[in-house]
Amino acid sequence: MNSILSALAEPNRLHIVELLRDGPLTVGEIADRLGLHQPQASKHLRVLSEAGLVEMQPVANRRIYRLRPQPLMELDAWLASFRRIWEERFDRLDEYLLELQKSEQKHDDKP
Amino acid sequence: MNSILSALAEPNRLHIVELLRDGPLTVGEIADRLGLHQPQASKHLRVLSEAGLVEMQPVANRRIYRLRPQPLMELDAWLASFRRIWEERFDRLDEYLLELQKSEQKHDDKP
DNA sequence: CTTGAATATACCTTGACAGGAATATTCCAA
DNA sequence: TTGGAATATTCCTGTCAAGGTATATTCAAG
Repeated sequence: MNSILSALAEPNRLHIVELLRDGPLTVGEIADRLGLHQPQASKHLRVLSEAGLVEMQPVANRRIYRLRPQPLMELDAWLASFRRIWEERFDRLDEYLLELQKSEQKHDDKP
Repeated sequence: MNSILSALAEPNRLHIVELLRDGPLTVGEIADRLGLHQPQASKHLRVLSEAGLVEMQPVANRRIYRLRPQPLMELDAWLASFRRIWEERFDRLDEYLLELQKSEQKHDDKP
C-alpha cells in the first residue's frame, strides 16, 4: 500500500501511469512524451515495477511496459473503507465533543 | 492530486488518516496512538491540512482534527478512470505489438 | 563481425523532508 | 495572576531520492 502511494506521489511517475492507461508503451516513447531523458524514464519505470504497478515484456531491443491492475485495485479497496464518510456524511464531531465534555466532568469528580 | 498522494505516501500520515476514519481526534490522542512525539504529530497534521485531507476545529486548549472527504473523492474519481482496465481486461498488448511491427515495415519501405 | 539503436545501471551532486529538541503561544483553573 | 496543559513553530541534522552524465549491455541489420 505504501510503496504504491510513494510510487504515485512522484509527478513524472503519475504521468507515466496515466500514459499507460491508454495502452502499453516503449521506454523511448515514454521518455519522449514526458520530455524525460531516457535514464530517468528507466529509473521511474523501475520504481513503478517494484511497486507492482507496471510490468515489462522484452521485444528484441525494446522493453514494452504496461499497467498492472492489481495495485490500483488495492488502492480502490482501501478507498472503499472511507466511502461511508462521504456517503453517510459520517462526521461524529458532535458525538466527540460530548465525549470530551464527559471526560472533563469525570476529571472534576471529587469522591 | 499530487499533494494528496505525497501527503498519503508518508506512513505516519497514512496512519493518521486511517485513525481519523473512525472519528475526530485531538493532536495529543493522535500522537499517543501512533507513538509519535507531539511536534511530529503537529507537523504531519499540517501537511495533511495543506493537502485538504483534514480540517481543524479549536476547542479551548485543544485542536480537534477530522477527515475531509473531498480529496479522497478526487482520488476515487481518478481511480475510476482506470477501472475499465481491470473490468474489461483492457490490455492492448497484441494490438501494440502489431503496430510496432507495422512501423518496422514502414521503415523498410524503399520507394 | 561491426555498428548503431534501445535500454539499464553506476556514480555524483543537490534539494527536500522527517525526526529531535527547545521554545513560543494560548488557554483554563486555582 | 500564576502555573501547567495542549499545541504550534523554529532550528538543526541526517537521510533519501531525483536529476545529470557517463558507461555497460543487448540486439538487429548489414
